Amino acid sequence: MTEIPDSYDPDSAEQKWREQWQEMDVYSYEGTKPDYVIDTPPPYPTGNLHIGNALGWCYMDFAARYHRLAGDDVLFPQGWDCHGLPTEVKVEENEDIHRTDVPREDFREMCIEHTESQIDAMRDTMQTLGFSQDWDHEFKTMDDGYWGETQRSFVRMAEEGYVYQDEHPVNWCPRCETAIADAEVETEEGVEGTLYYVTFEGVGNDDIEIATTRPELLAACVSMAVDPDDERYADRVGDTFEVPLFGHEVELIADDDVDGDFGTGAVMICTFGDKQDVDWWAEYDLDLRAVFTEDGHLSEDAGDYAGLTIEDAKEQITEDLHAEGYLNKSEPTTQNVGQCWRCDTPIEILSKEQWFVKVDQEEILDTAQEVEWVPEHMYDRLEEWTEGMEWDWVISRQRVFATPIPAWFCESCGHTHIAEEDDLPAKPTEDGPGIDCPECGSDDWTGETDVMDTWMDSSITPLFVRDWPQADFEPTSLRPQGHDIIRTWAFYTILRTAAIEDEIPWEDILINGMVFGNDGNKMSKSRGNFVQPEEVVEEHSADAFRQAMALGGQPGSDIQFQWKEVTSASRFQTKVWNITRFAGQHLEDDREPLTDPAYRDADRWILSRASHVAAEVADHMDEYRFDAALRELREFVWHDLADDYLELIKGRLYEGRPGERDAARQALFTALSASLRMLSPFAPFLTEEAWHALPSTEGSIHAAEWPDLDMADEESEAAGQLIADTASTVRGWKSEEGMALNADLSKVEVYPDEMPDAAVDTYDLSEAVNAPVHVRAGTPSVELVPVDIDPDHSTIGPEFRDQAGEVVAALESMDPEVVKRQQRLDDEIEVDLGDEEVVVPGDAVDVEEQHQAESGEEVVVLDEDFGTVLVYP
RNA sequence: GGGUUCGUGGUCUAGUUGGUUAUGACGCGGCCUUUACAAGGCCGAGGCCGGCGGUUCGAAACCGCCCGAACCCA
Repeated sequence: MTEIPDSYDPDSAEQKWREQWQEMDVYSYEGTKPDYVIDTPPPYPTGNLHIGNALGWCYMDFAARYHRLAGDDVLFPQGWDCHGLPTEVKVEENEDIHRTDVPREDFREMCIEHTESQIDAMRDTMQTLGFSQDWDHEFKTMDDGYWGETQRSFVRMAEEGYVYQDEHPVNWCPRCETAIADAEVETEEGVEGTLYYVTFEGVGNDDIEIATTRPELLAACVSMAVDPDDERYADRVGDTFEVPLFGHEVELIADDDVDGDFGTGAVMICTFGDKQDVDWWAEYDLDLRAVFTEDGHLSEDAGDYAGLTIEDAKEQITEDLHAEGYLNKSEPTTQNVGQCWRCDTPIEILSKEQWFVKVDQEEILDTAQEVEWVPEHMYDRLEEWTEGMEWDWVISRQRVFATPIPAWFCESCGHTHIAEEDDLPAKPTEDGPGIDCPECGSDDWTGETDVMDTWMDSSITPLFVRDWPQADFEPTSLRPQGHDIIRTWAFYTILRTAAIEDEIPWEDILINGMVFGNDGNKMSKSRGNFVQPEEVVEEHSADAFRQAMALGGQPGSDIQFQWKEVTSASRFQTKVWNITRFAGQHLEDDREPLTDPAYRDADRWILSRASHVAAEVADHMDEYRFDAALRELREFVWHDLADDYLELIKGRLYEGRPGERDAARQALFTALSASLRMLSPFAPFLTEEAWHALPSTEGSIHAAEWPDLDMADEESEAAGQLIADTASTVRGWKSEEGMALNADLSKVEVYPDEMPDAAVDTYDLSEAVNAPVHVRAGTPSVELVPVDIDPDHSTIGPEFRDQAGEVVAALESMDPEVVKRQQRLDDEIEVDLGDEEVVVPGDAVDVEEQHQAESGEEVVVLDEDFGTVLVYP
């Protein structure tokens, strides 16, 4: 007998195991080549692991722990995507400096220091929640060892022609003063603006009126356009006009993309107002008039307006247009504006010398199709985004805290030199390339000051965790990812792995949904529906939080955080603990497994059920259906194991002969031990504590194996199910009658609808219901009165096809007594359909009968799904 | 405007290829201290499965339209 504490205290247990797991190496992968590798997405170190992150990490942890149990050598690393603009901004704020106030290296150091503290906070939360990363394989993209590999990937892609440098219009954030990629531009809808109607004077012909929301771009106007089918302008195409205030001349062109319903039907083309302008500019080989500077002012090319901010220029130019008589009218309008996703500043399109990565749509989609998307439809999002890509990926950024682009420019001949792989990691702003210019022999180099987009770092994680390039690349097993970043993270990672290794990055990509507050809205502090994972742990436990995440919905769908799920999980934990405590009272510390236990039907039943459950739960886990897996486990543990099985074997455990008692003990141990192991991915703390409390277990449950039960046995399971159902029926009846559950009864008779093939063993059942139990074939010897007819649609449907409805209706209108008699005597029923008679097989109809006690012995008749139970009080 | 997903008791959720009485949880009402467990057990009420139409002998499921919600994109 083993003493196990009365109650489970999650606070102390979780604290204890958190510490001990750090000492043990159950989560570290030691082999030469792992079987199951998670390409953990490195989060941006915001300092706060919120509940939405936690959902994704729960999924990873379920998968990691399951695969360890299943015998895989699992690599579950944790990385941090450190570089980026928000950190620079934060450090500038904290230190009250501008990044140019201090040397580049010093500023970088400040960023690193800030990032480290942010990481510490998030790592703490991860450990609080019991995530089983292998911390020996932690990586930070700001470490030389990492960003050196980012540079290597850059160098290789440059060699393959994927990376190139060119002048091309790019999205530009005037506040951050850097280029940004399409994915970093967010469209703000319904922004209020003004539509101005402006006259352009004709050069040697009539004037024309255009409509624009951006008069500040007049200086950049290089052409005008109308719809070729627009009759108003049919004979004007090719005419020349003078740009108001600025005086340069532009020509009117015709293009299908002009919306004739907008404004006057005529628009100006500027370099650049939007992407449409870029298209026209390229298509018609127009001039380039760049009037915006990198910091959002007007340039020298804007004449008198040079130096004004974009906003001031708009105001000034409008005023002047009005004063000069060019402005005819203005009206309010709403428009969609592209904004920087980090600072919401409206983006501009500037033509700049930048570094690009070629977007090969076909290659990306071919690769993406080879990845298993869970759920499948998430692939569509990637496809839609990829097919809509218009520009190559601009990867250069004019910032500091990021991976340097390893390139130098020769001051004497202009040659660009990209670093050799052997020279990485390279800091071109500090060191030279170590060679003379291969073109002109000069050693007068200028290092590239541009750095790389952070996605360049985070899109090589599958390569990095696979020890590329030392090891030949093999796809990782799993990438978990939120559906909001498919177009960025998933997209870039697929692009890069395809480009560098011509491979898929991962075999499976599991997309997790968003977590909403319990009012169904996005979590936000202002709505008051915001929940921090730590709060849940404090209130209940990490295990309960994890279960709530698993049960919130099937992976892929958005889930609502529900406190009630956490409550329900806590109750389940209490139940598991109590079962363990009960088992501890009956299991010897030094119990030896029996070689040939004298199992009874109840034992064979629970073992057979456990075998089925282990197989089904494994299937669910393989398919990432964590909700279904945990649901099935709870059902089994709570109802089969606790409610039914434990009750059935109490007789043997307390008063049985040693052989029978020991068989029950063995089956109990087997079923409980299997249950704990299967639950351990979801509730690692509770199951570890219970595992250690349970006699004859060794080591950590997380180093144990998935149950290998080969005890499925349909016959015994049917017999056992009958026993369990009967016990449950009698228990329910006693409760309803207000009787003590251990009250003695004179006799119980069971008449199953389907008699099990094997003889039913009633020993345990008798003990459980406190009465002799007889299982009998046939129908009870109490008076039965047919009262209703219930045709079986699944038999009648296929047999009578389009007549089925008629047959069912006729059957239901028949006298139940007549039907019953025919069924009993002939095993078939003649049904009169009015114009013809058909014969229905006897088993296609259930005649519902009510039991009416005969005079004499008092009997209670309980009708159940599985048969009829007669209770003689 | 385009794409994707989703509408199931008061709330959240399951429902694999169509087939008897639609799953579970939370909440609600009632009863019960029993040799693991009152943080428990047992019982009960509560659903025209968003609406309409179609396919079918039979639809929560399949098809069409409509209404509503969410996300992504333009």
